[in-house]
Amino acid sequence: MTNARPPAREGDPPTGTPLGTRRGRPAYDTSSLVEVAARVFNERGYDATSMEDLSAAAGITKSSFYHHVRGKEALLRAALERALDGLFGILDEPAATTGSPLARLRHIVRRQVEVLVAELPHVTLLLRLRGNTETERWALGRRREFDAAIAALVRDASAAGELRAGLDPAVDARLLSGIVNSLVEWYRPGRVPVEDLVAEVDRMAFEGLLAQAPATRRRPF
Amino acid sequence: MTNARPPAREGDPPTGTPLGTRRGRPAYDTSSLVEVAARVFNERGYDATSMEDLSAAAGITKSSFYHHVRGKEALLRAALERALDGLFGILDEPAATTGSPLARLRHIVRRQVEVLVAELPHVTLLLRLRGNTETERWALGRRREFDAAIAALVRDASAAGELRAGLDPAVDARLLSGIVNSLVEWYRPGRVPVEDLVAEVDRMAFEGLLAQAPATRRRPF
DNA sequence: CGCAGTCGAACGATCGTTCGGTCGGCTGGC
DNA sequence: GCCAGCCGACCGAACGATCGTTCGACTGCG
Repeated sequence: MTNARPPAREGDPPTGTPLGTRRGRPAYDTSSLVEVAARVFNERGYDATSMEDLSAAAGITKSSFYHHVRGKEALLRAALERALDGLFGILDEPAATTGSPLARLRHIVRRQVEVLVAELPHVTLLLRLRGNTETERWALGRRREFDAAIAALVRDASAAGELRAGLDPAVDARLLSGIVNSLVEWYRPGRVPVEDLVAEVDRMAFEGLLAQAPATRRRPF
Repeated sequence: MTNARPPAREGDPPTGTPLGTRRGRPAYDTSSLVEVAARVFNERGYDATSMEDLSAAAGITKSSFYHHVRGKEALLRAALERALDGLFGILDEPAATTGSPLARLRHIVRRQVEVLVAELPHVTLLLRLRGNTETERWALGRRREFDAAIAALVRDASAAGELRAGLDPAVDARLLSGIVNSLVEWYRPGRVPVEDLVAEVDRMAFEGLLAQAPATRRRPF
């Protein structure tokens, strides 16, 4: 567990600008611009997205855009923080820290699907990082911490005999994360209800696709 | 099923340059440069990779590099063709066109893992496309065709009662592809033998993680 | 000598970012 | 209630850097 904050530069405005008493024209707050940026980043890819693209998507010129945001990388960092806060928040939930390893794992997976859907653009950004800048490497490190927590849970559940004996729990953990994370590649809100999505992912991960009914269903969950 | 070739420009050299009788210093053939490019593309991301990066990885200067390759997009296209040829080759195999839908699906999934490992850099590139250029959109279209073939097979197997009754076969197909495709995010040759990887993916996808033994295993496969 | 291979230099384009200045709604003193 | 002036929002133009690509010249085998 390393820093919970990126290598923040001094003078950073608070990410959630309060703007209690504002002057001038109706303006954009920072968080809404982060949302716009995350969307465009995902469409074109971070490196292929120009500040001109972002400002145009926000409806203002490039120079006006710089009046609201520090720069391109700061937008990325804000979006990644939002994704990571959502994911790590799961690990602090009561159901993620009590009960059998399998029950905790199953809760985390299902909640992970919900957070992924709720923060779809931000998590998508997180899962596509390449580590070219310091900010990206920081976020990648945090993401590895999250994956390690899941891998440890899979290992514990496997050691407790709660999982089918497999060749390698580490591989199982990777595949499990792969199922959940692959949602960002196709899921879009509206088509499939979130609760159905959670049920499908849970079933795929823990019961598989085959038709034969298991002898005893552990619990309806 | 649309074109099997990208909107190739005239004068394209054959992708596998024979170079039977070569003159001058020991040189690079095109396919090895494509391999180098695919590797660097995956490390830094396509857009973040400069031609300087590629030529340096090949050990020559940028201008020398242009003596061997047409340009950046041509390198991408060649790598994507290699990935797509490998994947679509699976669909033509006898075991992919005969037998029950489930048997065919299972064969394709297992072979897909093998091709993904054999062509890891090229398939990785394919799975990270954003569709910014015409070449990328062409490759994305071809990839959608492949995914549609798998989705059709999942639907057939589900209709035949070979799969557990689920909420939505289309979602199952997405999740299935998600498991396989997520391999490019972590798998590196050497650690886990390919046959073990195939077995793990097969088990995860069709039987799930849970411990309770199914009443009857259909076949050892 | 021919020519494939290599290279340095430079092209126009676009990148992220900065700067100086305009506009207009809100505020404080009267 | 009024208005001068402040200041946040906005913009056009330009910065140096880097991008993908081209060109002409040099090099050393066959």
